[in-house]
Amino acid sequence: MRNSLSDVVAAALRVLDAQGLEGCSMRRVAAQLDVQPSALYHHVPDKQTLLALMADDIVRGVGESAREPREFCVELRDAMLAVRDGADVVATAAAFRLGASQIEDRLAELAGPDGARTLLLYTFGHAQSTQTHVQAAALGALLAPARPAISAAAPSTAAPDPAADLDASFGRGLDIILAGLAAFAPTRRD
Amino acid sequence: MRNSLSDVVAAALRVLDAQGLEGCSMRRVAAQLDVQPSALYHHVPDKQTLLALMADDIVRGVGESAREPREFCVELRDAMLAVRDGADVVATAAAFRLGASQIEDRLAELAGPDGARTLLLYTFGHAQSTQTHVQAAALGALLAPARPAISAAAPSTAAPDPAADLDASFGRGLDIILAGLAAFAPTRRD
DNA sequence: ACCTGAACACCGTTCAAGT
DNA sequence: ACCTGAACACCGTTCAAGT
Repeated sequence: MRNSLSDVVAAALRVLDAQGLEGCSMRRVAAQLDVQPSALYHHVPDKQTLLALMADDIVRGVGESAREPREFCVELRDAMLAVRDGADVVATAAAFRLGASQIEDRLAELAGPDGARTLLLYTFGHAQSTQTHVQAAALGALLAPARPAISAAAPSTAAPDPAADLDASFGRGLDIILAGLAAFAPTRRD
Repeated sequence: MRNSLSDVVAAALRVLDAQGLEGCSMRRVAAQLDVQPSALYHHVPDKQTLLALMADDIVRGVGESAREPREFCVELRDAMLAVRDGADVVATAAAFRLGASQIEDRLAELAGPDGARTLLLYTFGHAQSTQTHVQAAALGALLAPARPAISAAAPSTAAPDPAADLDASFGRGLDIILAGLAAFAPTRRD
């Protein structure tokens, strides 16, 4: 026995993290395993399926111990942000089975079906745009590597950590949706 | 003068609508214009830019007369759903300039910056998953073309129009977010 | 069961050259 | 300004054949 399905998925996730979604080709995954591209098709019917398995792996265990929707969404976001282009992979795979995914079912127990869908779409979308921006910033830093020594007059307010900004922005959107959910189904106080 | 930039964008949108995003290659757009693939690079630096221009075209004019966020989002969704894979194209292009897009600015006037971002991410995500499902359903209908004559016993409740379901689902999510926005910044009654 | 080798039908992009 | 022709470095997938 040379390679198993989970070897393939693990290799694909390594390639994804190293090269991004665009560079995550079947041929590169095969190379990562020191195997011909055609060998992958023994384990997986096509690339789309492989991407779905990678998405499952990325979100594995998310929200298993979460007791409220907010905690759940933050965990999900962290899991997606932990691997390069993870949000894209998860969101695309999830779109194919919205209404049938495990995470959606789990979140629905905390927030109801409509709440779960709304929170998930928001969380996916925000994570995707976060990763797009982080990526663009990294590229910009590469193209202009020197630190901006000139306009360093304004000391502390001038350098807003973009990651922290995005975290805060995510939290505020979450607050809005959760407030809306509370308005629709006010906390039971039996 | 043979072809202008807008000819290229228009041709690309025709190819998109006919073949979907996956089939919308530079080579096919060129063929649509009866031109060599390399000719496109006289009008556009790369495919990504062409996709951004297509996205601009798809959302052109959306929400210009909208007086409330709900109307705005419904209009935006309709515009994206009007062309095959339109939501994907718009969402991907928008992710690259979240915080700097025209639609976001316009919606921010109605719902504030956080509200606009939350509503947009939700609207993009829901439209994307809607189109994914419509597409999958169309494919399923192709693979099983005969009408289900056997289990036609239950007359009216059994056949829930999936498009109507998705419309309703979108509306409920919108209601949740708008209720949350109202809770955060209650309607001014001067 | 797992893999090789070779092939098929594609991609996006570049570049010199034409008009 | 707009386009051709040819090339480069890739893709995903299939399939017979090997072990």
